[in-house]
Amino acid sequence: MSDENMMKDLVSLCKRRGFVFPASDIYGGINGFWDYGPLGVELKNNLRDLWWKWMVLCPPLGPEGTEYAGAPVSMVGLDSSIIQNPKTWEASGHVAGFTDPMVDCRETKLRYRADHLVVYSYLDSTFLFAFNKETSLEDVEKKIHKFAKKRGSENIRQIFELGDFTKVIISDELKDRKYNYHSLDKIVAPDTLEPGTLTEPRQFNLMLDTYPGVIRDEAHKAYLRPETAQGIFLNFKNVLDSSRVKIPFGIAQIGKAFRNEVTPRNFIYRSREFEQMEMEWFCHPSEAKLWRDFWFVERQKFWTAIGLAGENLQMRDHDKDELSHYAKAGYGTADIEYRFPFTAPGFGELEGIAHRCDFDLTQHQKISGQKLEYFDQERNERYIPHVIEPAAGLTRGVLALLAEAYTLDPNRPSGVYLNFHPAVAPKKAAILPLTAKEDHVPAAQKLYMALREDFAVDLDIKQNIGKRYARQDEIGTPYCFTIDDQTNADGTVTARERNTMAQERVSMDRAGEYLREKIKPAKG
RNA sequence: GCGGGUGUAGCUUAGUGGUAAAGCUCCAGCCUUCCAAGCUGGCUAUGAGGGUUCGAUUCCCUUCACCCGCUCCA
Repeated sequence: MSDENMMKDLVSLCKRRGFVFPASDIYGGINGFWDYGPLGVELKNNLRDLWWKWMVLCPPLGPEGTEYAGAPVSMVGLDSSIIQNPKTWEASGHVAGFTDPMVDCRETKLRYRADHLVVYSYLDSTFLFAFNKETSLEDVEKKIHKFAKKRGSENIRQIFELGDFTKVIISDELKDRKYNYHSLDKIVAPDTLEPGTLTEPRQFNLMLDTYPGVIRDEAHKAYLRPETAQGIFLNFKNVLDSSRVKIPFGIAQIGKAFRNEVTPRNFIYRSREFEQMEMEWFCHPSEAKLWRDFWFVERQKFWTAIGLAGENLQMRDHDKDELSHYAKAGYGTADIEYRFPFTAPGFGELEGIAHRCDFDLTQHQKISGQKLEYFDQERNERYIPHVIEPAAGLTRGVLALLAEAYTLDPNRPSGVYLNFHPAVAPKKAAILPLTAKEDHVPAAQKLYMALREDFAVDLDIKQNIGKRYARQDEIGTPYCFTIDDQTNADGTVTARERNTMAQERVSMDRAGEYLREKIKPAKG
């Protein structure tokens, strides 16, 4: 099956079985938003809880061969507000950095950032020429001559730079002159010789905004957080003053984030509302490299342990030119990438491990005026710690788990099953009386009541056993316990394993123990 | 936002300017002592809004959503 078709099938399976629905489906949906159904929320919660366990409840032991080896690293959790004082986002660089006016070319279908374009013209010309700022003067002249030659009559005298695209198009300063907003039809786009192909510049603010309180004006504008990380930086001092942590330590947070994506795409991969699992690791600047490498390895272990093993998982260092504004100076960003069906044969980002340096704390200290330095008693040194940030997409993780689990099997009735690692499977087991007759049902109900105390389990009585196995295969339930005549005789049930369809007899009393053993994530 | 494509039941697909068809799912029942999602029955659809027409799911316009490309990121 092609990857595109596989993705289609996965999306419809998700809807059919209750993993993911289009948000506000009955109104025709809304671009970039998705709802998690009864099974989807179990899957997502499982991934969330496993991350929390790995990072906060049972964090890894410190790196081998260092003073931190042998003891668990220091980690605390946090749940900060989605809406923060808007100064937060000025300090973080999101207000400036996420506001990119864009211009489209109708002719070439290319898109440009308006602030990256500069406009040239020449004496007595009626035409203007937009170029990328990096374009050399030589290339500018070459193109303008080519344009003139094509037009025949144009006589070129003294080419000059008119200014930034945005200024030329919309500034009042130039409004009264012959170049103004209405000159768009006179502008020749960078990659064509045809004038008038550019659209008006459009402002894209990648943050969604809202207005808390009663007054709806600019002064009262606030933003829905575009990342959970800043909430951690805002609480750096609070955590330090309240929880007896000392550097190096981490603060972890899971929560929703919002981005007004230009183009939400690829199911839940890029949506406007999504969930992040982020941890900010605060350390001495001299140990940034050590911890960056440490977390990179630890995070790989996590994804591998819950089932994303093999060649669909890839580790990659960012090239210098794709680094975020905060990561340029440090040891860079490394990605854990997954081969999603829609990126194949390429990969898509699942988690980024970034060295954010002291960018965020420095910024917040500067803008807020609050001291965010740390006094290190052991070193007898005052400094702003450096930050290593493993930032994972929870909802992207859900998609990766779904894609990885999706397995075609023409030899079974369902034709497809979800090969979830038991640790993430939305249902750990189904309890099935072999028949709906009297002597099988009570035992099944008893087992169900016992198991549901500790596990997400299903009790399914209706219809024949083959149908029920097929249904459980399709939602990825790793085990089925079936009650038959022998159960009443010796207290055993059959345990049927999803992938192999093999069965073994297990004492009903041991069913819980059996499950607990099976659903542990692989050792890191 | 731009360009291209798609839109018929919960899902996957037929089909037609004149009563909209099927398989699976789901529900009710039957049959079932381990793969028999086998049997019977039932619910459910032309994305939304306009227009042309005696009559539109079909033709036209607008809009919305999804898919592919540009772009962006967790």
